[in-house]
Amino acid sequence: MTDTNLQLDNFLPYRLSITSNLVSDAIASAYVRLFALSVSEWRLIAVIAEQNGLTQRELVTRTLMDKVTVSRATIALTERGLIERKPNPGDGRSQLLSLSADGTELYGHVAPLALALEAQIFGELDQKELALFNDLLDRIGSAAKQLTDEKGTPG
Amino acid sequence: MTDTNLQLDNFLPYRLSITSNLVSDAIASAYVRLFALSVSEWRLIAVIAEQNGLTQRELVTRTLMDKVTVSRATIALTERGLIERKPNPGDGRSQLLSLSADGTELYGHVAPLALALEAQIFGELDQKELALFNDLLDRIGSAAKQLTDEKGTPG
DNA sequence: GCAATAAAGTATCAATTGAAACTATATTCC
DNA sequence: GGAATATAGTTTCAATTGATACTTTATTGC
Repeated sequence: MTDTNLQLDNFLPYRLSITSNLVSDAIASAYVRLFALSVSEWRLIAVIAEQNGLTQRELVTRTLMDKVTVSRATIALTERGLIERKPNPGDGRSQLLSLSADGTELYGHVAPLALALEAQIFGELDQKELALFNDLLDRIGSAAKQLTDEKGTPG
Repeated sequence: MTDTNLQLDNFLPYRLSITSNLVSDAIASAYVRLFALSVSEWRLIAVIAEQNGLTQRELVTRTLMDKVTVSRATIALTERGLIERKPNPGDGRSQLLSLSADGTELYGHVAPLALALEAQIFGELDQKELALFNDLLDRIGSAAKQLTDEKGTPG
């Protein structure tokens, strides 16, 4: 062991990534198994359920997903009849998305499950711990973003 | 908003995933830019630096990476002359991996950078917060794992 | 000791991902 | 109002990923 010893097990970015993957995998497999929804598809449904009439562009900014991912999930959900696309009177390039009757019904089923899954994973934390965890995620995310932006700056 | 309102922005698994990606991306791009190393490659180097003479199988269990990923990273690092593979006297199917002189030198450069990156991202948290964050990650990870294992059980 | 089975590592292939190119519509500027 | 540029969304393509099949060596049971 040198003085720059890294002790990979304790390297926090690494642990964060592993934990996040464990959580994502647990949730993704539940969505697929129970509702044949990918996580991207479910995210779109959840966002549209909160506010109807969004465009794909708005979904991209809200979910931080790639626009190709949003495009594909939108197409899949439309083909499956879970969302509807209506012309956007204000802009011919985009469409306004809303949940269909089926989509609304599905959302009614999936939303409680999503919350139940969250509860099973985070349920043993008490309120204070949850608040702190959220706060820490915020601060860590900001720092990481700043780092990326700095380094990305040309010159 | 319904009573099953999900408020995606506050859905913790989602926030965890976003934060983790921000951190991973910041670190991955730094490794690639400065040392032309993928994160998998860097992880192998870090683990081998901590203990020489491991087999790929042992690397798989320690890093939780897929064995295909480990195989590919091992081949790439060997071709680049950063690690060496010696016959395993105890088992002809596997080889013992160790850092080459070049690999050791590279590790000397990268390890401080890795720690500096971690410091830039997590540095504003104090000791108590770091300890708590680690503890929370542990507990969350265990709960998620348990959930996956339960559901994965046949029958 | 030799079949039958297991394990380490690699190769193959199909699915997922996102960058870049593309189409269609909007906006800007003269 | 028309050329030049920008933006919303889709398509294409190349890279990454991991499941599966495969090769080689170990182990097990007879």
